[in-house]
Amino acid sequence: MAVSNSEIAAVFERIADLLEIQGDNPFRIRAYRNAARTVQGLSRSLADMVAKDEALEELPTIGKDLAAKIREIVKTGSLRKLSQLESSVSPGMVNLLKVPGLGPKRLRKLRDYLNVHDLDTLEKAARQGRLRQVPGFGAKTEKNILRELQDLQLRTRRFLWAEVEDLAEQLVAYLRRQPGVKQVEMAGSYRRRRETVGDLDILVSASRGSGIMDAFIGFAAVERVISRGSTRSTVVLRTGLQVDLRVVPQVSFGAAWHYFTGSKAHNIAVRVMGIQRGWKVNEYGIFDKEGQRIAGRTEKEIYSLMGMEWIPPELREKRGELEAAAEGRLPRLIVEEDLRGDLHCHTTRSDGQDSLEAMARAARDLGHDYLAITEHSQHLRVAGGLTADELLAHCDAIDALNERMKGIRLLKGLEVDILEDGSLDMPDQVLQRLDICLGAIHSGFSLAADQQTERVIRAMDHPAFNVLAHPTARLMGRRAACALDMERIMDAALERGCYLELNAQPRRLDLNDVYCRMAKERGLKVALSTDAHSTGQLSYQRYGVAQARRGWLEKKDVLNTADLKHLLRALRR
DNA sequence: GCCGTTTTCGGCCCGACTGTTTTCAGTCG
Repeated sequence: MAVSNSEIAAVFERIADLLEIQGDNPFRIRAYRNAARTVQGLSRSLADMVAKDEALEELPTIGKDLAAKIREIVKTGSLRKLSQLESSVSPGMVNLLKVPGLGPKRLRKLRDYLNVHDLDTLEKAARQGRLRQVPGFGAKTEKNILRELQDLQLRTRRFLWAEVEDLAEQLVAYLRRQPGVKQVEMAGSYRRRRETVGDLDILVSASRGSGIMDAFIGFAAVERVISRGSTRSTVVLRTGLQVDLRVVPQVSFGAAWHYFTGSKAHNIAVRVMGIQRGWKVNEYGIFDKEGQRIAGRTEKEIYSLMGMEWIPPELREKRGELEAAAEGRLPRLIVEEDLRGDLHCHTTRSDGQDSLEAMARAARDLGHDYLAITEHSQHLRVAGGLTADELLAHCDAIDALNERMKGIRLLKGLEVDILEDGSLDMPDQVLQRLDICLGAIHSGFSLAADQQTERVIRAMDHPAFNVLAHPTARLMGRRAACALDMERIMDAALERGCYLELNAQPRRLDLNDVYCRMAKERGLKVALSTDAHSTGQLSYQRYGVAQARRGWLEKKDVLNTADLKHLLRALRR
């Protein structure tokens, strides 16, 4: 299959790493990193654009040279420039860049003085006390590096957003209770609602001498302190999660909140806009030529001075949000209240933990108008998949419950396995009885991309098929996404009147943000579903909504914002 | 390597903290 955008982005990142080790021009290195980010966030396939001979140079951060490199990668599957670089740098050096505190300059020094060229030689040199002999290094640096080497596995791990949610809320509540504290807010990728976070960024304004830093460092879950200053401190919690705290004056709070929310690329772009207007932008505000602060108290001030609407944090990835804000065409992002029901859940009849009735009541309590009951099919034996007869009996049970229960409509559904040949794991006449049919891949994850794509499209050919559940089948941190030609699948879904799911399970969040936007741009609606396996998980909609917002989705882009009547109509192909 | 409402050359975001220096380089976010 054609080279994916992610692969092209990885090539550029790799080149940037290697150039960095070589001590190349930092701006060239940044150009490669910027390009990698652009490529990663694109909602069209570059291979496709190359095939159609479109002008890649018109993409931001892609100039003549990088456009040629993209074409080379697409056409030959490799890049000569990368091969050349790989052969001139020891392969272990790139790993060394991941050690916190080690940048390209120190790295080169260690290589030149001690012949350090990978993690092993670094550790050996540090243990033997040889690092401290290198100019610019001392005993403390040596000790820190040894410690970082030990923690490397832990520190390079990213956490699921939902994994840190409780802790983040506790920490914010704890800080808000401290005397003299005026405002405490989460920033960083946590606030932007990225599906995973590498650390937490917290912003505080407090009166002078409030002792907020001591309080922060004294938080019960803190394991060690990395740095401690008067305005900024960094700690590591027992879970390995790093937390940064910044203290700023209230007049700067908006500027600081904006700055520490990021993303980095978004911030740099805003600063450049400031420079073009003759201002200086930093975390303390926007300053004119005389050094007078002309904005800073709120984020809205910052954006409005730049001639823009306030941009929701989920959009701040430098993927066109600044242009949209300047032109007043930011999307009106979906909110949880827009959802009218849930289209994917399980009960004890397959692998759920709660009964049909309990799930129905819980959904009604959440204000849902409808809930689709979608057990597994028999091919998925480990999850208690249903045979045809069992499904028919379950449909009867759902009908019966619908008779007696008011305030919510249960939809008869199924999460049917898409078998390796693209057929569905349930007889046609049984599928006909359903209100909604989700198809999902639960086996054969590693098929080649064109085979996998054909398999899915063949499944969608079935007239009963409505929604492709968790399309790539990824489990973050556990299983990679299936190789799929998502553009073809989306086009096929549109032609057939099918939909793709955004599965709200925190480890899935599948579709991801880029694919959500790709769907929106094609006019393909997304089904936002929890795949709840218990009553408590019905509230996972909030995770799905966050992902949808990152994908620029509005109410109209999501299938289950429709009322029951329109939903049922949309499910008739 | 990219980019242009000062510019097709000469810029490229900006500040905090640490550790090693003895006024600052390196790293990080």
